[in-house]
Amino acid sequence: MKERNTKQKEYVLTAMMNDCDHPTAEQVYSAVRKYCPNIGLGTVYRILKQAAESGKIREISVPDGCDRFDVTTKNHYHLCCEGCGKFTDIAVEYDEELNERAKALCGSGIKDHDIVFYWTCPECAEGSDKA
Amino acid sequence: MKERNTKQKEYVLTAMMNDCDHPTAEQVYSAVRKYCPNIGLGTVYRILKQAAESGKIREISVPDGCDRFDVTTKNHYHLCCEGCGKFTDIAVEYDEELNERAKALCGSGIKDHDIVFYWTCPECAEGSDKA
DNA sequence: ATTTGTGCAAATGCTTTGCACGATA
DNA sequence: TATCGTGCAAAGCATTTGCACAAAT
Repeated sequence: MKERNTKQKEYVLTAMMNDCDHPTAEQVYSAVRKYCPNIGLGTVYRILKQAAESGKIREISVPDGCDRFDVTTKNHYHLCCEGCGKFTDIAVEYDEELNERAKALCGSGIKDHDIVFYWTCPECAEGSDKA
Repeated sequence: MKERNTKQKEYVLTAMMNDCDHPTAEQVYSAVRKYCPNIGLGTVYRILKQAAESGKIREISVPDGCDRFDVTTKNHYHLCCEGCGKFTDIAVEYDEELNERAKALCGSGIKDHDIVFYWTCPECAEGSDKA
């Protein structure tokens, strides 16, 4: 089974690189349709899934919403608003030592970690003040 | 709107307390059915959702699988196998300083954080050796 | 020419919801 | 008795999949 290069794959991965804002499959689909109007949503899902499995991108699950995808250029952490669910990057530096602490407990199988910080974003904080 | 106490609610929350292994709604449903055979899956979802919103438990989303629920007794981190998706607690101590680092960047809205460590569990590591 | 990828639409699986009935306060 | 919660089944939504056809090697 050798993997083939198709324009659909190129479009989808390019869209991922340019739009760093944790898009959903549906958002990638919309973006790619500008250049490739006949692409199917199923194809977008297939390509994203495959890219996630090979480590090119990462799949992020969020409660009360559909999955999001993120280019894995470097290790970084995320910020999630408890009000609106908005998902963004946060510039807290990657802490390699956490992996060491985990390895000390669970062995060398440990590869990586993600951190999600929870907050109430300014817009939501304002909204709940008024309510 | 006052909230009522029902035996369904009691059974579901008791099951959550006793079974600390991040059950899915379906697993809670099975457990509760032993004591309350006529309970509906929809009811289990309603109770879990409600408890998650009031902060009694936490909802955890995992790629390639249904949501899981976790009693939030104390802050702790998780371990997720990239092979089988199994989700467990890990005893790495909670790092309050990470919240401070995040607050320095994004303000006092930061409340908390989760860490998920990724690994390949021993069973999966063995499996891929043979394959 | 062979084999993998795509588009489409139907299927799947988890979760939510509407409604009539039962339970709680 | 007045509401709220429940059970059931149907609906909803994101995601996956089967299949015939198109594209890549």
